[in-house]
Amino acid sequence: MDKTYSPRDIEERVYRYWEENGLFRPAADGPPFCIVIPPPNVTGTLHMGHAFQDTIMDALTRFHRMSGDRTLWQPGTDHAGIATQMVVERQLNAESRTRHELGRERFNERVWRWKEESGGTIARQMRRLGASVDWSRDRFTMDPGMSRAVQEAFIRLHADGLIYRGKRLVNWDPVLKTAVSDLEVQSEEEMGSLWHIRYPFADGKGHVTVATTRPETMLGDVAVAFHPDDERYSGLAGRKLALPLTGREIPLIADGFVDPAFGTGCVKLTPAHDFNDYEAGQRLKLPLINILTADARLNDEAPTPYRGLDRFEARRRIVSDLEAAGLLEKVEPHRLTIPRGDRSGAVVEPWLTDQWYVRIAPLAAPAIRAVEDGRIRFVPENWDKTYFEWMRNIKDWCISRQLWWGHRIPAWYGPDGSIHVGRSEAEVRARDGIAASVPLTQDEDVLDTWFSSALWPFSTLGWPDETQELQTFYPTSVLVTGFDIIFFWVARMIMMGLHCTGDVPFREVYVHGLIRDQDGQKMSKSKGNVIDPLDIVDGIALDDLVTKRTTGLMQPQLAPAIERATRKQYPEGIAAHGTDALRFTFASLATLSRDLRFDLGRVGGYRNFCNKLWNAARFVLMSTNSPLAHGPEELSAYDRWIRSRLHATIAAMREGLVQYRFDLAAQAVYEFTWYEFCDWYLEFSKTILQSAESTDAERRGTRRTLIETLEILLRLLHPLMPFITEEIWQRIGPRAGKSAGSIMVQPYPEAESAAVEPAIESDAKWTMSVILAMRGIRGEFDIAPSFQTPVYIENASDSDRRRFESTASAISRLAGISKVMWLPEGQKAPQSATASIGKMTIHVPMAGLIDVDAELARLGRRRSKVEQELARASGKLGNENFVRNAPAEVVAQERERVAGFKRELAQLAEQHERVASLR
RNA sequence: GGGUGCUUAGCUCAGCUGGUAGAGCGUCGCCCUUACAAGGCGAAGGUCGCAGGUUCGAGACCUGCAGCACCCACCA
Repeated sequence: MDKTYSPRDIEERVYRYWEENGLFRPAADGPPFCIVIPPPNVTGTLHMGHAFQDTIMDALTRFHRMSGDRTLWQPGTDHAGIATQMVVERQLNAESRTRHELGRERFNERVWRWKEESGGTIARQMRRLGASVDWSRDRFTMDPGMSRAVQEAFIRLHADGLIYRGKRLVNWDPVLKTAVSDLEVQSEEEMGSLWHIRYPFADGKGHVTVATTRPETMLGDVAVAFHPDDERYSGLAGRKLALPLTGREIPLIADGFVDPAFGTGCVKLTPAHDFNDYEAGQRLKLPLINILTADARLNDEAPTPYRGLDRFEARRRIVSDLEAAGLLEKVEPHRLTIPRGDRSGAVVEPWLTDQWYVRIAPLAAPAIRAVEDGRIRFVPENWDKTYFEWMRNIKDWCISRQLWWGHRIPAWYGPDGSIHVGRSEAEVRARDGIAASVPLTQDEDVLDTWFSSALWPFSTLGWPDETQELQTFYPTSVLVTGFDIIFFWVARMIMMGLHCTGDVPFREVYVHGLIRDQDGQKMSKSKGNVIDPLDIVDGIALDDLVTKRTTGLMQPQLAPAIERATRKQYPEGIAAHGTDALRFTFASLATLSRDLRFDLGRVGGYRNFCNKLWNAARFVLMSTNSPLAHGPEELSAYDRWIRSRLHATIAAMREGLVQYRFDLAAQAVYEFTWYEFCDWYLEFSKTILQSAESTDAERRGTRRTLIETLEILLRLLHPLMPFITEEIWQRIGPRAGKSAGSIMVQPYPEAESAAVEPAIESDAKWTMSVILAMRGIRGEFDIAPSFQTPVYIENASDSDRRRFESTASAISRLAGISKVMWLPEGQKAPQSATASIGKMTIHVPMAGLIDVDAELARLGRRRSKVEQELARASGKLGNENFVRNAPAEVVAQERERVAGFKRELAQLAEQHERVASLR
């Protein structure tokens, strides 16, 4: 093995080996385990969120595959309707063309071409992360099979009366010129104005004043309303107002929905441009006057001077015209929530159009039940509250989009306006008896991307056909996703899954947090804080990173600030850390928290961890290199100790994986590897392997333990760090008697409770505390590591002696002891620095070594610490209630502690006196 | 207006059904000791947001308050 761990030399080669050997396909015949990937945008690139999520899914997949389950991680990508269409339109704009010049067919060809060009990127990136997805089953939401599933689902839902077409107000994005669903509207508080406008009575006598945030929509007003109990307006109901700028007469009405406390207590009603007013208008049977075009300009319903004006320009003109006419009473600053399209950022208009809807209540009810009765479990549990909250107030889902890129809606219209839903024009003609002479036109619209995403867990497995895969892997085992798409995706999959297949799409939903930057900020291009996960893997020079962050900005003026911040934060660029270190970081980050701060420093720490493991493996290989004749083996206390610790770690690791506590799993295995295996066991093993006194049987026992422990550890770590474990295992596995092959398909370690030996562990703990005490003294007095010191031991019990003698060579070596002298009772040691382990006291003679003042200071520090502990513990015991009520073992333990503290205080006092006398 | 989280060492976070406050990074000493300087050894650092309550015992449970974050919602 190379002296230095170098991930770049390992990772791509190892992945190729796995893929070429078909190791990602479901193979074992245990119980099925399946995860479907949340499909990323086909033309997108991998970001930190993906990398995090993929790490978790891959860890679960590898864990289950090694456990012998029939394991499938189903990959695929999403056509991402609006997002992808926008990208290609932007490309066209750069060529000074529009999609309308190309026409629908050629535009879609162009999108497909773009998909072919850029579609492989994310798959390549996933390979670099080590994702063990079954690439042979790769799916794309617009594949023929997927499209068939979408069409079939639409037709069935329609047949079941759960899809309908309706004309009503929708959220209209006037930039993208399409309807969007409620979820795609982001409402943000912004500063605006409240205009107070006078509406004169038609008879010219007086006026009422209306307060509005949207003066331009007054052109579509059909009434003004006040609350029936509002005395300011009593008796005015039924009178006519002359709508300013139009002269149109509208009624003044009284209605309970008005809040008299807001504004003037008078509200204008514009049913065609406001959701509230629409509802009121329906109830009061008021007419609808639409004054806007698809791109939010004023249409011909508006008086001539305003026609064709953009809505915001129209607002300015109308306000100034009102002012000129003396009808503008005042303008107040006002905070209000502005709805914007999440893709375009444009202010969304409520606009009257024909759209397709999913009747959602009948789908929501069983979906709520599935979570209530535990057929689907959220992890962490409390996300179900969020789910219920939304599902119980859910509204019909607008699924049609006025786009070109997506699944065309399978509906045809006859000249009489009749609607025919079916698989093809031929089918609907035949079914509905439409003569060839009657022209049919297919609906121009496409479906919301999330409609196809909602079918993903079963469409990828072959639905509507009853395929082998569907039977085996559906319902899938677990969905791994972020909480940001619980409504968009998770809820809709549950509803569609239950309706289309009769069963839940997955049994568990693991909801992870969102990766943010080190300051807790969301990572985004415009903030300039994005890190490409592969730049952490491979490293990137500062200039390249700056270029990456500052090109293609929507707001180029941000570039200098981004450059400055980047240069400040990464003066050296980003070093290469390797995939395994990044993955381990993600695992350790996967707490139950909602916001996960990504700190590059941690990746460095885990790269060091990889290096540690690498070097430990080198040591094990070197130590077991030379041939040793076969023969009996004898396990030392250390061998049994590390084995005991290993099996406790296996249990903790498995527990972490099963509970989705990847952070705890990572921590357990990290601590075992570094602190127990490397820091202690490898050092212990040297005392056996390198001591002339060891027998061959002991050497064989230790060598076996070294190999076996490392081999099991590699398997244990493999789900989190697949590359380095494979690379090392290829060398260690055979030595442990494993036949060749990949670590990927070796069994996952199981904890054997018999291997855990508390007595051995407590012996080892004693040994280590002796060594630690010695090191403490040596560290305190700067005793050179090369200097071996004699020690005197006072008050040793039989068990102390037994323990000491059985580990003497290790203690001597690791604590730097040249000679041990057991003091008979009553005999005092020379002046020395001391440390106590239980009743026993270790003396390190001070002659020439130890500074008197420093030792006194050290004793003083220790004394105050012990005094504090003693005060607390004896306070407890002084409390009768504690003694009476606490469990006996807790009380006994407390008594023992008090005795220990008292003993130590006495030892410290004595020691203090003796050292002080040296002055 | 409803809802959900969060507040523990300088920073980022663990702390399971209440029983001696932990880790990583950072900081400070001493060491190139043949697995590893991407390392070893040692050390410093916390009235667990605040105030009550339950309990023999609270970082954990209950109530209130404060601060922060997020989600949902039609107040013109």
